[in-house]
Amino acid sequence: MDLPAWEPRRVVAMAAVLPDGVTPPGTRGRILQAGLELFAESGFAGASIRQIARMVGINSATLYAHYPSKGHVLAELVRIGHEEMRARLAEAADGTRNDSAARQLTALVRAHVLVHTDYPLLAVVTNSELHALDPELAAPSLQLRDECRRLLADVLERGIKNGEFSLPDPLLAVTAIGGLGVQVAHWFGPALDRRREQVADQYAKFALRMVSPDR
Amino acid sequence: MDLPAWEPRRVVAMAAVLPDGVTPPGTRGRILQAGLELFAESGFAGASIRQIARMVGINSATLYAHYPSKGHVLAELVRIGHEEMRARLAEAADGTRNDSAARQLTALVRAHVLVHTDYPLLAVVTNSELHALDPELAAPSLQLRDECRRLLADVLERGIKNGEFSLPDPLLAVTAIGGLGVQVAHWFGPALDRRREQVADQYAKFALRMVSPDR
Amino acid sequence: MDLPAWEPRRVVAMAAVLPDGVTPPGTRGRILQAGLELFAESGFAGASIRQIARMVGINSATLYAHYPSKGHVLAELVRIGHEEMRARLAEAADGTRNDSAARQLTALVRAHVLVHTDYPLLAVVTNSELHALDPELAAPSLQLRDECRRLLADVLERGIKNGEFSLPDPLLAVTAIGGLGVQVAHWFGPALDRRREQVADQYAKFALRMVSPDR
Amino acid sequence: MDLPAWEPRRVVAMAAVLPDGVTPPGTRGRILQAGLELFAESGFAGASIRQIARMVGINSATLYAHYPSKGHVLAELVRIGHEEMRARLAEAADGTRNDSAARQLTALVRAHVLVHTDYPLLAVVTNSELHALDPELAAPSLQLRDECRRLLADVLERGIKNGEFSLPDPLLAVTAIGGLGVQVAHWFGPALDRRREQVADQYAKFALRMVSPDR
DNA sequence: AATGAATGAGCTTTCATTCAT
DNA sequence: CATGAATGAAAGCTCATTCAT
Repeated sequence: MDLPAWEPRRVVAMAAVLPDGVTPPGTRGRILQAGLELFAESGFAGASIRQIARMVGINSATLYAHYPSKGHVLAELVRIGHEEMRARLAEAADGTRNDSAARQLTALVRAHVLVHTDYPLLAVVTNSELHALDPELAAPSLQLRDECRRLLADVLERGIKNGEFSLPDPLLAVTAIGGLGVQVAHWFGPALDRRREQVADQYAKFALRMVSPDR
Repeated sequence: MDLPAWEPRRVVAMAAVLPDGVTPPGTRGRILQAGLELFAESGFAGASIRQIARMVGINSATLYAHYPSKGHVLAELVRIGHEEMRARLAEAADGTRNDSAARQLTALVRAHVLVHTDYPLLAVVTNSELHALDPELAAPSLQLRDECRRLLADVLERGIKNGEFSLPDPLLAVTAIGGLGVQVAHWFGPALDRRREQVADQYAKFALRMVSPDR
Repeated sequence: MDLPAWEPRRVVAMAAVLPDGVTPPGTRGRILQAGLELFAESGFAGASIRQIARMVGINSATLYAHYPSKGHVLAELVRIGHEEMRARLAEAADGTRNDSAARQLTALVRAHVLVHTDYPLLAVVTNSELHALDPELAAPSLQLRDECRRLLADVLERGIKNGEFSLPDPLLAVTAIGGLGVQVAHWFGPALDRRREQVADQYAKFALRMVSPDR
Repeated sequence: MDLPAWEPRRVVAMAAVLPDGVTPPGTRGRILQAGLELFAESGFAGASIRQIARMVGINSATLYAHYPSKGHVLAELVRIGHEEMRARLAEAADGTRNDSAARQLTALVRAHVLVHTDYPLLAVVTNSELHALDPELAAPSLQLRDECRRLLADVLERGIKNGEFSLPDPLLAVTAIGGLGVQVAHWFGPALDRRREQVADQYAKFALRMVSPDR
């Protein structure tokens, strides 16, 4: 098996893409995108307000006409990331409300993976930089994050109850399946030569196998 | 299912433990431990040489009598982390050289998980701060990391060849199984009320299910 | 004797009162009052244009539609303060032109004290922030200030000449008596439980005793 | 009477003199002197850490090896100023403990004036910049200040009780006499051509006249 | 091995001010 | 008359690192 060289970078993908409709117009939006790129690459502490401003092409003081602090830029990114995640997971769960737990889990994992392939930089920032936020700035995102975990926990619970799944310790399954997608954001990119659906489908199958009773 | 509250911290565990026999004696070792704790908590960029020195109880200039730069402290931690990882994985692979691929995979995943439960801070630093290292400081660790992935890839390849495993896209299995353990370092701690072996066993079962042919 | 607790604040009084008829109408006047309050409390350098604007309820850029610079706001306040002072002292001196030097000095000191009790914030700004003005902005006020000192010097001179006063070094009396009122602006306020006339009368008596020949 | 031109500067004197034995050795002391000069001239808010550093001839970062913040430099100056004041006043009061109240008041006012002629910059900073200090940094000085006022209040009380003084409202005498010296710091300097004792003697006589019964 | 003093570069943030709208 | 966006300069302070002792 050919293993591609390990990338010491935090994210392999390059494009600082934000979900449709959430990028504010004008300078404010360009600040957000520059923050996304730099926070993803270097972390919150490793990226400076001047770097962001330089990337946007403005004076660093101008940034403060749009965001009250560096932390607020991160907070908005983290919030957007969590909202996209929650929206996609909720839609996946909702669209399969009446299906088998297996189908619903598949939908959830696919959605989870796809949000990481579609917005890898955002996902990395969302997952890895929460610790840098002041508690009051982090609070809204923390709640969204709990809702996401709840969606996964619920489908597992349902599958266990109706016998589709076999899980002696469901909480560990939540952490394991939840962790699957997270890693995707780090390595997914054009170099790996897999389409997004390929990864999503494969990872959904992994998840399904993880929870299914041994034969 | 009761989901414990999500922790915005990077690591839930507290003790800055290093593998036996690798901590240098005296001040040099205490610097390493302080660096471990602070880099794990705040990241390389977010932790300062003065914080490290304060935690050790020395003047920040004294640090330079032991390490030529802040980066070298991180480099040593990252190297130790990778060496422990490689040693444990190699031992697991070696001890099951003549067993089935399933048994060998089980041993590998168990070892992988256990190195994350035993040294969570070290694992977080090892996995998340490589990007902050100068290339020449990172190089030795990058090679160790490739060896670790090779071990996992090899057992998967063997299982596929002899029919134990069924994997249309083995590379994705490497990323998925490899990612399983990584996440453990973030949440494993006394609060979650699972013993290290419980997690290791369960995760090994997950991995095995992931690669096993559907019924 | 009960000494009230010393106030580390620059002015004890709170109301940003300006003399009748000098406050410009509309926003311009509200800027002046906000400047008065903030310059009195924090000094010219310690108060920012944005604080003033916030207190007025306008954008900081709007301020420049009314005053060409921060310094001009201070200059107008300082000018108003000096003009009020000159007007009151001149009126006091004029109204007692034909009285004894003692009566005239009494009138002057009373007026001097009262202008400090009536406009304590203005007095503090007028006395303490002149140094922050550009020379050309300060010039008109400097002249008014000299006229005020002249009035005091003249009455002392007259009293010495006609034997009412006994002062080996009249210049020191000018500084001492002039300084009496200045301090009043800092501590006069409702907390000290003295009416304005009480203070004025008492200070005038002090001044008179200072200049009168020992028995 | 020739009135010298009014000086818009905060202090006429130039030499940044500190009392004997209180200037710390080396850079720390030179920082203190530069702070004294600049805070006296421009106020705390109007003087910058970089100006201080430039005057000392050091990098602005070096300042933080000696003082933890700009406020701490001011706090030390203010404390020194208050301690010198308290020491001189206490010595004056103590040395005349068994004399008449008149003699004791004379000694106090003389001491008060002399501390302002001897350390005019320090006196201005001490008196005018307390408001810029954080409460916890100001607290020690506030207590010293109260002790000073107490010394003056006590002698006035004694003089009133034994009939030497006649003061219907002694509190106003405290403010007036206390204010006498304060102003001296602003204008005392070589230009005014008065020796320190001349001013002290004259002001002491003024104070004595202020409190003595009219003939 | 350890220190205090020092530094140049850089940090986040605020400053007074300008300008097109 | 008022604004939001923008700016260069500067604010207080911290950074990793050096060096003489």
